Parts: sequence; structure tokens; C-alpha cells
Amino acid sequence: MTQTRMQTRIMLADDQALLRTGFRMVLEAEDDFTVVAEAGGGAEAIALAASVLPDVILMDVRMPGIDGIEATRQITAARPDSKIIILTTFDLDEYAFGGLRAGARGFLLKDAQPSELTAAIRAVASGDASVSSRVTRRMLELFGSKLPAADDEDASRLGALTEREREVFLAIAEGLSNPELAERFFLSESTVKSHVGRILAKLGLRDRVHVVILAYRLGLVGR
Amino acid sequence: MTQTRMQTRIMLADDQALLRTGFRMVLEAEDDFTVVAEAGGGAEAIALAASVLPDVILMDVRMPGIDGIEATRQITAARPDSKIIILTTFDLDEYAFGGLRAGARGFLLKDAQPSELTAAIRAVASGDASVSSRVTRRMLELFGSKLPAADDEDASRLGALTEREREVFLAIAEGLSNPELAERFFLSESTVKSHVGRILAKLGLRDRVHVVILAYRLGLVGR
DNA sequence: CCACCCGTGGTACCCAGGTACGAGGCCGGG
DNA sequence: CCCGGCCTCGTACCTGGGTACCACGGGTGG
Repeated sequence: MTQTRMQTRIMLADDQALLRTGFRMVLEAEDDFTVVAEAGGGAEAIALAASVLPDVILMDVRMPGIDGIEATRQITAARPDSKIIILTTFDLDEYAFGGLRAGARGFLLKDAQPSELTAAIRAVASGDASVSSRVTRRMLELFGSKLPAADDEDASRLGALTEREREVFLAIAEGLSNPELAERFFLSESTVKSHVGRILAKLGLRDRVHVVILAYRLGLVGR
Repeated sequence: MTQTRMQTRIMLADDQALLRTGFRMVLEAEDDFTVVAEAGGGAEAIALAASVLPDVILMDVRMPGIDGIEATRQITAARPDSKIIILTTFDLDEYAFGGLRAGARGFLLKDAQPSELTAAIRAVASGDASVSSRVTRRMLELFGSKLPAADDEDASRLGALTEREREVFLAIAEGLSNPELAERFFLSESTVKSHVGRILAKLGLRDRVHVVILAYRLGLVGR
């Protein structure tokens, strides 16, 4: 600790002004952080990023007009060394993953502890990447182990899949149609549709096609 | 949060005794940590894990005989809820990813700060996952920006497809809908449907879903 | 006890997508 | 020259899949 007293200049981009001031208060409590700009939308964020040149940008995903993902893409396109941390209420949100692909260096849930936030900003500012541990955990669950519900926890089920849904998720990734899913799991097609629909909603995906893509990108299929 | 004074029982697995005692000193300085076992090799680690059932295992990768990865695999195979943090001097991806695939919940470099170590242990003990920011960064580098070849020559089994069809094929694998395909290639949706239909017919596939699967299996998209 | 979530099932609606068929334009080879 | 492949576009049809409801039994926890 006691890093050198380098000021880190931060920009906030979120459509909720209340949340912005909340973050501002948290951040300015740290003496090496300065909030140098606030943006209420994607377009504004892009413009401000180019003019103010903040060290780190906290970017919300859901914003009216240009969303955080697209804003991230454009900002990193203009200045690839931009350091952007994606903020979202939902974990395992396809938009958020899109944000990482768009060039973001970090990913945080909005209910993160202040210490997590400051730690993430410092990590990103120093050139590293930071992903919230809860999301990291989700990613790991999808990696090697099937994780048979071992220890299901409190808050992590905000956007997370239930055990059954994860089974269906994997089967979709194998390319099964709804009738085939029904046959495999001894369910009615109605039930299958319920599961599929909830999976798509929770993960923020459009199609089963994107389910397949996500599954392969996370490496949990494909021998 | 609210990590009440619950004792976290920790096992160390590393072939270097010196390093073990170093870690032990760091850990026992925390009043909620107890080092309950030390293993000098993989086999010993597996045996001790089964007998003393530690809450968290700090596992070195490089060990004589059974290495840390294999030990992790066997321990998690026996008890999937085991919480293992991989330790290594090198941040080579194979170690990291191998360990994580083997079921590890965390990954740390040995030059980590004591605070990082204790934070990681607490995160893992409480059911979350923790990966050193440097490794996280590597993961993101792999996750994002990996669509190098839209124009590959050989494209193994796709000989039946024409050039245009191959383009469309790859775009489908990215998850584009028909309207999106039309927009990207400046075509009408009718034309897109023609192409898609012929692609499915030639490759003997049912859905665009199976197109995605085939593309990933052939390694034509993604990482 | 009640509230909540999960898994199961249903109905109804709508549209994206897949199928079938045709047709015109372009280009290269026989 | 004509033939055939490729690319383009259209129209019409039908099914699978996604969405929006609602409902019920079982388990769990406050």
C-alpha cells in the first residue's frame, strides 16, 4: 500500500444521476482519485472521453441512445489504450461480455463493495484487468466442472442460471431443438420453452444461436 | 461480507519447505486463518486433502511427481466443492487455464502482495473465485478480439461452398440474423435466405444453430 | 403459517427462418 | 454461340422458436 500519490482521473458514464453522485462520493473519498467528468449517455461519454482524456472510465451498459457497449467500442477504437470498466446490474449479461470484447478492461457489478470498486480502478489504471469475483466465479463454473449445485449461495442468483437451466443451456449448445430437448429431459415442449425463454432472458441473449456461441466461447463444449 | 470470526483452515502444497514456512507466517498473522497441513508433493497433497479436509488449499503448480494441476484434478474429482487456489511463479496460460479447468477456484502469482493473498483466500473461502488481475488480463486478451480470419483459403470440409457462401457461413457463425446478414453484405433478405438455404443443403445441416456448432468444431471462428 | 422460488405445464400470438420455385444478369468454357 | 455455374432477388408457404401470460405442486425459509 501507500502507492505513489499519482492522481487517477476518472470519468463516470451512467444515465442515472443519482448513481453517478453516489459513485462520485465513494471515489472522491480516496485521495488519489478525482472524478473529472460525468456523462449521462453514450454520445456524451464518447465526446467527453475524447476531450477530457480521463485515465479510467466507469461505463454503465444500459443507457438511452448509444449504450455502454457501443460507446466503449467507439472510445477504444479512437484510443485503444483507453481504460474502461463496465458496470452492470446483471452478471453474465451478453452485453457485458460484448463490452469486454469491445475493449473494456474491467467488469463490475453495481452492488460491488466500495473496496472492490477502488481496487478495480487501481488495477485497471496500472494496466491490469479486473473482473468482479462473482462474475469470475460464474465463468469458472462454466469451465471444467459441472458443479452439481455444491454450495448454492445467497446473492449470486440475480442473473444466474438454476441447475436445471444450466443443463438445458448445455443441451442447447449441442444443437438440440426444442422437441429434442423435451425428449432428452422427459419434459413437455411447453416446459422446454419456459426454460429456454428464461435462459435467454437471464443471460441477455437473443437466440439459441447466441447460446451456442456463448457456450463455445466459454469453452464448456466442443471436446 | 461479514466474515465473522470463522476460522478458515488452510493447507499448503509446495515442494519448497522454505516457501511453505514463509506462507505459513503470513497466513497465521491473520487471526482467522489456520494452516492445518503442509504437503511437499502432489501425492501427499491428495492424501492430506482427503484426510484433513481443509477449507482452502494453496497449490503450487511445479512439484515433483504429481504436479499441482493433476493433484487439483484428482482432489476436485473426489470432492467437487474443494476450494483450491493455484500458485505459480509464472503466469503462463497453460498453467492457469489448466488449473482452472482442473477445478481450481483461484489463481495467484507467488509475487503477490500478502494482502492479495489473504483477499483471495477469503474470496474463495466464501464461495467466490479469485484470479490475479494479471491473469485476468490475459484471459481478456484471449476472449476479445479474436476474429482474425474471415478469409481463409483451405477451410477444410467446406469445399462444396462457393466463396460467397463461405462468407455467409462465417457470418452466421458469428450469430448474425438474416436481416443483419443482409445489412453486412448489402444484400436483400431474399438473397440471404437463398444463400443460407443452399449452405444448409450442401452441408447437410438443419439449422443455423448447427452452422455455428460446425464452425466452432472446425475452429473457423473463436479463439 | 405465508411467501418465494423452482420446476413443471398450458395457451395463444407472432415472426424469424427454412423451403420451394422461379427468374434475370453476369461470366467463363466448350 | 450456347450452356452452366454463381449471384442476385422475388413471392408464397409453413414450421420452429421466442414471448407473454397464467397456473399448480413442492420445497424452503422467514
